[in-house]
Amino acid sequence: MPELPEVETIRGQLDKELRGEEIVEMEVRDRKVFVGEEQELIGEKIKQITRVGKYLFMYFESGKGIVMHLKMTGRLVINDTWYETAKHTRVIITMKSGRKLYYWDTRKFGYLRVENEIGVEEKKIREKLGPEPWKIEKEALLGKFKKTGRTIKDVILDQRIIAGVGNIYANDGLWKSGINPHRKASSLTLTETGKILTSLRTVMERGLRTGGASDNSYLDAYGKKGHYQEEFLTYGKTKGECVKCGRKLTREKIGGRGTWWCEYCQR
DNA sequence: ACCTAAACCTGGGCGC
DNA sequence: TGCGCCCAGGTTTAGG
Repeated sequence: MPELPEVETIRGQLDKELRGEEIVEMEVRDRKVFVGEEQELIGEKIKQITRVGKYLFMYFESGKGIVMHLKMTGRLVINDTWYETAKHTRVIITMKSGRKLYYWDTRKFGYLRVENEIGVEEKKIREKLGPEPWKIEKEALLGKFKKTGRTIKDVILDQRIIAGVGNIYANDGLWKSGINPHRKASSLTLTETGKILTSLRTVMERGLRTGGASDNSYLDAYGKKGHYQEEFLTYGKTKGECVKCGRKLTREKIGGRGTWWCEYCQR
């Protein structure tokens, strides 16, 4: 699933490729994933693509824009003719240069939504979400941890507390920090909170450098796989062993999501 | 107010 | 081979 590193990879590619392009044609194949009137977008010029957490914002010169979320299986791919006839291609945006942007999504959880004032919409979403792991200090994070009775696994996946962390980086980050996912967030010390923060930054930076995790359906805007899945520390390793101590990893659902950890190394 | 669980979807993997 | 079941998990919403 696209988490912050995957979404940021796509953002950079879309921004580079589509900045300055003008939309000449819109094809919506599935209404569920497209909110708005697509004909309004003909003639719009793309100014920039920004990102907040896992949300993408396509800005037009007019002030309008599209807010996009890939959720579980969404892909934004440029110029790959395979998507012309692919079963799950939901939206096709054609540019004046002839380039095409395909929105493909098997499960249709994701969406593209037209906004009249995209800047206002981005601000609204930014205010709803917490800071990204690089934009918060351990003292402030600990303050948030103290206010809740939930497990740490649950809390770091909460976008209102920290934005951009999904299940892959949550599992790997907790392993790296040596913290047991069952711990109550409110029981953590300042030192432990600091460890979680630096671990999350480390695994997400690694995700960014490797182009994201493609163990699922994720592909970048060029249709290429990332490589973080080759370096998973715990995520999805149901029969795997701890990279550090060699003991078998434990698997259990926490907060309704798959969680893998080492009973010995994570206390 | 806080927390949990269901809902949204589809394809893939498994056991039989 | 094929059927039925479970699983994946980001975000919103309903309910306790």
